[in-house]
Amino acid sequence: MSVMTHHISGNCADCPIRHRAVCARCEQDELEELESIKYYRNFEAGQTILWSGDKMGFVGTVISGIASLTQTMEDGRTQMVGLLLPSDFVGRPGRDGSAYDVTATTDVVMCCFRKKPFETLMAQTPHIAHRLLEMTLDELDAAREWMLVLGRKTAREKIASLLSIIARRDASLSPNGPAGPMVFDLPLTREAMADYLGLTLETVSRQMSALKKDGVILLEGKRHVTVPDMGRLMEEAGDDSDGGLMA
Amino acid sequence: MSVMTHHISGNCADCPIRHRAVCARCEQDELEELESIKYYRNFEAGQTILWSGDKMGFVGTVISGIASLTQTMEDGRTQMVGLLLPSDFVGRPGRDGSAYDVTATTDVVMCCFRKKPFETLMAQTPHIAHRLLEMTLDELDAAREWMLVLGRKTAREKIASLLSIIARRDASLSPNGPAGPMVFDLPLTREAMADYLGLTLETVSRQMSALKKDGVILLEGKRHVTVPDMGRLMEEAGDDSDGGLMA
DNA sequence: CGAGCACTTGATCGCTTTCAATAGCTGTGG
DNA sequence: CCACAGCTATTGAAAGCGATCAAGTGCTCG
Repeated sequence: MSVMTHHISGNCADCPIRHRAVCARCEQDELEELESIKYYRNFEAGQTILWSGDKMGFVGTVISGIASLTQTMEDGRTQMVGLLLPSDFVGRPGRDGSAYDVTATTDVVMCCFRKKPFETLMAQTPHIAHRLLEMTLDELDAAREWMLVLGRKTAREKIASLLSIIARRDASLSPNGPAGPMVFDLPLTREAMADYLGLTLETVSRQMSALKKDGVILLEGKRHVTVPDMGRLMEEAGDDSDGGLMA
Repeated sequence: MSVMTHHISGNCADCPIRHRAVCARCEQDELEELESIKYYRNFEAGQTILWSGDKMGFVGTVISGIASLTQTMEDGRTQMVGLLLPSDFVGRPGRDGSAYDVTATTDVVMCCFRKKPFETLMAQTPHIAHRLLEMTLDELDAAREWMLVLGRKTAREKIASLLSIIARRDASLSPNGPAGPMVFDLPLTREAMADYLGLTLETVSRQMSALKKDGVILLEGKRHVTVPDMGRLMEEAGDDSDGGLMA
C-alpha cells in the first residue's frame, strides 16, 4: 500500500510539468546542471512539509498532489494563504525561513534542490531567475484576487469562487474547451475549504447544499462535483464572466 | 498652489529612496543607463494612475506620496489589494495590462520608465531583475499576511492591524527605536481604510472610536494618531508581538 | 451663511458563527 | 456479521457581529 517513488523517472525530459515549472525556460545544459543537484521527496497527505519559522534547507517544485500554505494565530484561527498545485514552486531563494506552514493536502511528490546550490545556480542562470519572477508575479496576482474574495464576497460567492477556480484549473489540464459540463473531484475537505475562504466549515457545508439545491452544482458523494453550466457558476461567484460573448 | 516638480533633482544619487527601490543594487554605470531613460510624473490626490485592463506604457517607482491598488466588482464593491509607499514599484515587466486600478491616494511623484526600454535593460542587468524578484517576494508576503487579516480577524483586530502596519512603516523611516509612543498621520480616509480592511466606513469609524475610548490610541483631529503603547496595539491586532522579550 | 465633505453615532436587520445533535462512511474487533 | 469508534459532513436553533439605513456633527471653502 505504500506510495512508491510514484514511477517518476529521474529524467527532466520526461517531467510532466516541466514546461510550467521554474525550469521551464532552461536550455539543455542548464537542465543538466539542475538535474545533477535535484532529488525527489514524497509526503503523505496531512504531513507537514515545512513549519513556519523553520529555516528551509531546500526549495522545490510540486510534481504531483496538492499542498497548502497556511498561517495560524495563537488562538488557533487559521487562514490558508496559498494552494500549491503541480508545477508550483516552494521556497524563497534569499530568505532563511518560511513565513507559513506548508502542508501536504494530498500525497505529494516534490522535486527538491538544496537551497544553497540552487541559489548559486540561479545567480548564474537568468532563465531560472526570470521564470521565478514570472511565477512570483502570477502568485501575487492570485493572492490579490483572493483578497477580493476574502474581503468583499458573501459566503455563497466565496464557495462559487473556489469551485470555479478548481474547475478552471482542471480544465487547463485536460484540454477540453470550456464548453459543456465540467466534472472534478474536490481535493479539499470542508474544513480546508473553510480555511481557504475565511469561513466556518458549517457555513461551507450549508452553501454547498444551497448551490446543489439551486442546481448550480451536482454532488455525487461529498467530493465529486459536476458543474452543468460554468457561466452560471461564475455569475454566482460575482465574477460575471461575460468574457467571451457580447450581445 | 500647484504642486511643482516637488524639487526633485534629476539625480539618482540624491534620490531619497534609492537604496530601497528597484535600482537599489545598481552599480554606477547601470544607474547612468537608468537615468538616461527615466522621467518624473506627478499625480494629484484622487487621480487615477492606471486603469485596470489598460495596457501600461510605463513602469516606475513611487518617490513620494501614497498610491493604492484596488479591485472593483461590477456592483461596485471594492477591495484595496495593495498600498504603494515610497520606493514601491508599479507595473509588471512582461505583462501587458494592469490587473488593478492604481490610484493616487495623496499627491504622488513617480520615477517612470517606458516599459519596453526598461524590459530591455532589465534583461541585461541582473541587479535589477534580482532586486525586482526580491521586492515581489516581499509584496507576496505582505499580500498573504493581509489575507489572514481579511479572512480571520475581527473588525477591531483589523483596525489595529492597519494602524500597527502604518506605525511600523513610519518607525522604519524615522530611525527611532520602537520604544516610546509612536505618532503619525493617517494617510487614508475612513472609506479607504474600509476598502483596505473589507469593512464599511461606519464600522471603521466605530472601531476607531472604541480603540480611542479604551486608550489604545489617542486621536487629535481625525487623522493624527498617537500610540502610547505599541505592544498593546499589537495585542489588539492579534499579532501578539512578543518578538523581543522572553521571561 | 450655506453647501459640501469627512466623519460620528444610533437603531435595526440579516448573514455568518456558534453550539449542538445527527447522519454516513470506513476500519477494527468481538 | 454486527457493534462501535473515529472521522467527515449535514442540519437546526440561537446568538453575535458587522452591515445597512438614517440622522447629526464639525470642518473648510465659496
